[in-house]
Amino acid sequence: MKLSTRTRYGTRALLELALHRGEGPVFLKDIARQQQISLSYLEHLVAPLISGGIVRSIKGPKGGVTLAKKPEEIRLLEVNRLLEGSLAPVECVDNPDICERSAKCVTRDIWGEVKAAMNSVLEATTLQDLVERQKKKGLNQSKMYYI
Amino acid sequence: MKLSTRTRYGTRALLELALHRGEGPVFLKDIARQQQISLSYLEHLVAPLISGGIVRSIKGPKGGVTLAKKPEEIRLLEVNRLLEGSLAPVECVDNPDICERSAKCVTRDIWGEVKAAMNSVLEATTLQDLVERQKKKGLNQSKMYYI
DNA sequence: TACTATGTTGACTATTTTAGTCAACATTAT
DNA sequence: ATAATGTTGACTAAAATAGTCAACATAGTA
Repeated sequence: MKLSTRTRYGTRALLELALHRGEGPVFLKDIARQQQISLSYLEHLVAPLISGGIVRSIKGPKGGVTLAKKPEEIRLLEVNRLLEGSLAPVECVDNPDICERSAKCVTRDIWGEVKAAMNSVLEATTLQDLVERQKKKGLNQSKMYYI
Repeated sequence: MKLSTRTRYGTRALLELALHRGEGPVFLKDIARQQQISLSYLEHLVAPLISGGIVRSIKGPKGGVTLAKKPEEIRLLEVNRLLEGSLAPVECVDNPDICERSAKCVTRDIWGEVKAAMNSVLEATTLQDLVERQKKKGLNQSKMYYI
């Protein structure tokens, strides 16, 4: 039950964009460096976010990427969906027809509940929430220095 | 975020044992046939359940396997843990030390919440719950015939 | 006792998925 | 024109998962 690096890297990249919101486009190169992943790989992660309407890109020198929506409108569930597909722990949760047992299978019901539980967390969390948590952490951490 | 076949097959096998509880040991061969998986593979799934204290096995002719505990004492979380390890969507949720960002990483916090949400569902569900759901489904389905 | 039907274990292979690279291309500021 | 960016698709590498096979251990029964 591991998350792919796509979702992990992608979510962090978006958070980075959210933190730099209003400062104009950010170079993918810079994000790649900051997160210590290759530019090529990052480009592949960003592509679905662009086609999914979450990121806007500008080509050419002085180009880069920015968020295409307000951070409070970008839910982690959507990010995960674009980068990794459904959270269904087993295929039959989304497509009952692929297994003849689906109708009477009680384990399938449980996997459905697991999916719903995950969905609920990621549906409830937006990039803006991450930004605020980050700010709060920063404050707490700097407070530490004075104790 | 897919569940491994180990957890899926293993959970179904345990449900089968729970349904046959009190009827003496069941042959792995029979479970394998019923679930349409190879005996060899099933043996490998059952091994950790035995060493984990969930299943009891009897060798020799007239051998087989049974539940080592009451179905209401067997939580799906434990089954999953034995067959697949932790539900942590990323390693750093369980082992903060593997990443230097852990302390200040807000995405990590979210992955922790996702893990907690999944845990909560599987912690709350026992084999007995599955048995009862199965019975209820059976009733509802047979009711259908009379409508 | 010998035989046979079961479970046990470990090494191995195959398959699938994930991760990542590379190269050719498109666009735009200067 | 050129150079710095993003875009796309084909390809390779690595890791995880799924599954097989063979040798062994144990216990019931003829």
